[in-house]
Amino acid sequence: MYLYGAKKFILFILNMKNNNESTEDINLSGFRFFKSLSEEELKSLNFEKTCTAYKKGSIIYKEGSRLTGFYCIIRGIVKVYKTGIDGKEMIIRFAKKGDIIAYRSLLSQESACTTSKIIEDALLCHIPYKTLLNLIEKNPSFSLAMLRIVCAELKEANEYITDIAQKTVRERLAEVLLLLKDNFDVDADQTLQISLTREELANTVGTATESIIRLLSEFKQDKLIDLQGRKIKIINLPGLTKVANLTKY
Amino acid sequence: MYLYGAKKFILFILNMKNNNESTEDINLSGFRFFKSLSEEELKSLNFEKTCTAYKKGSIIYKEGSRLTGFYCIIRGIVKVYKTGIDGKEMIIRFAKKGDIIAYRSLLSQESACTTSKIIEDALLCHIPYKTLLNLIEKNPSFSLAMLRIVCAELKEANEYITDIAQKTVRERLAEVLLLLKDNFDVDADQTLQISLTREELANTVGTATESIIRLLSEFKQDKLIDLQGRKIKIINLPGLTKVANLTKY
DNA sequence: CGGCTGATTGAAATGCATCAAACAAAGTGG
DNA sequence: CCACTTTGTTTGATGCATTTCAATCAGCCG
Repeated sequence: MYLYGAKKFILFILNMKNNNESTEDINLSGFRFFKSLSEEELKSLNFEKTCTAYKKGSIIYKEGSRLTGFYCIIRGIVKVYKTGIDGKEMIIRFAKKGDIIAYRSLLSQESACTTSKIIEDALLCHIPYKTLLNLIEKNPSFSLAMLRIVCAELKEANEYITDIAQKTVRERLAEVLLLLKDNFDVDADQTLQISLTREELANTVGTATESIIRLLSEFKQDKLIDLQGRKIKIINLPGLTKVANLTKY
Repeated sequence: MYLYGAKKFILFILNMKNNNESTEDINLSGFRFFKSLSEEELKSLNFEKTCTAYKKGSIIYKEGSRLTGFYCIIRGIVKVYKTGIDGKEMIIRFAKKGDIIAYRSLLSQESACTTSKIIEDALLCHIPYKTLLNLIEKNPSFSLAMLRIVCAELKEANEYITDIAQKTVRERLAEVLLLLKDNFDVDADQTLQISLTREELANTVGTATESIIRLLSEFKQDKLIDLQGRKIKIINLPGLTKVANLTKY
């Protein structure tokens, strides 16, 4: 009994370490977000940043919390979501290697209006607000690049508003699967590598978990996808694209 | 017969003038978007801009068109919308005095992904892309202000995604009415001054025109609002707020 | 093993869209 | 100035997609 408690305690400590200790010395120069920076700017950026490894399930920041900087994702996947009516979450985006998160509320100098949670073990760099402001102040190319990133995200948000307002859940699910395929790795046989619970999928599409389950098995019956637990394999891309009823592409 | 035709022709010409000719010499220094500009920057901005009066119904730019600059609204109201499935429009935002439009696609250097149409006679200033780039290049405070504006819009978009995915049409209609009340003038007796067709309201809420009509008359029966044609008067603000089921405020 | 979370299926309830028809208002043309 | 077309509004009836509730089952972990 005593030993058991000790083991738990040690695991707890190890977990703390995994979650919070700075690890690996990452050089941010290779990341697209910082490509307009000078040698000198990169040097001080690399000095001012802090890298942290996070385990799946860890929360990076919560809705309502005050942010001290933004994060650049070195590896892993993060879900960013808002908490709506009676705690139901709405997933706004999935962020992966090279993406930055938390910058929106930071720039607006408001409390975070989303929560970010690790869904695949990740390494994140924290960059202080001051560093960001300094870059905007000194480097117009960086400002422009930053503006373009925010604009790109705004465009996607506007498109998603249109989709969610006008499309059926069926169409939206097909679309989300295609988006996941385009934005995350697929292995040789077109199996999506990102692993989401049905509930997470539902919270991305904006529907009930049961609806996702039913629609996924319909898609399977229609030979559009194959299912192995959480792994989804796209076996009829044109068919799925047709179901998604895309306006563009 | 001849005279009548001539009269029509003259009206046509007058209309053309109203739609397209530069009018009034506006000074942009009073507009919040430009408040971080120096005297000198303002002077050249005022020189490079072009002001144009538009009549209700005029289209400023269309989805897919190439933009040469962005617009600052001096007066009037503009609706910005995307065209979705089989031509159904989804209104993304209403822009009014002091707001800027078309900047998103411009900064991303893409074709416009929305259409903008005048819904209340307006005066707009066109500011060339080059002028914008120059300001971003030379004035970091302006860049930061611009970033904050885009971020604010992104925040609203994310909130709307959550709403539209999780709330009922009834709740969303109430919310939209409250938003219109907060963002546009109301006269002394709480009548919304902005005049929208039922269809436009439907395209804002993301639902069918008939649903809006039914819900509006339910709201009227419930003594939340009063209707006089297109004029909507809010007579029970707390009640309407409750129906909207807001998470914040 | 027992408890927990996630997945699945069924049945019932419902919110909303769609279709159809009638009406009102406003602009057009002779 | 009156008939006519068009556009916007309204109401009713019907159908369906989706939600909700309930129950069961599978997998996982301590």
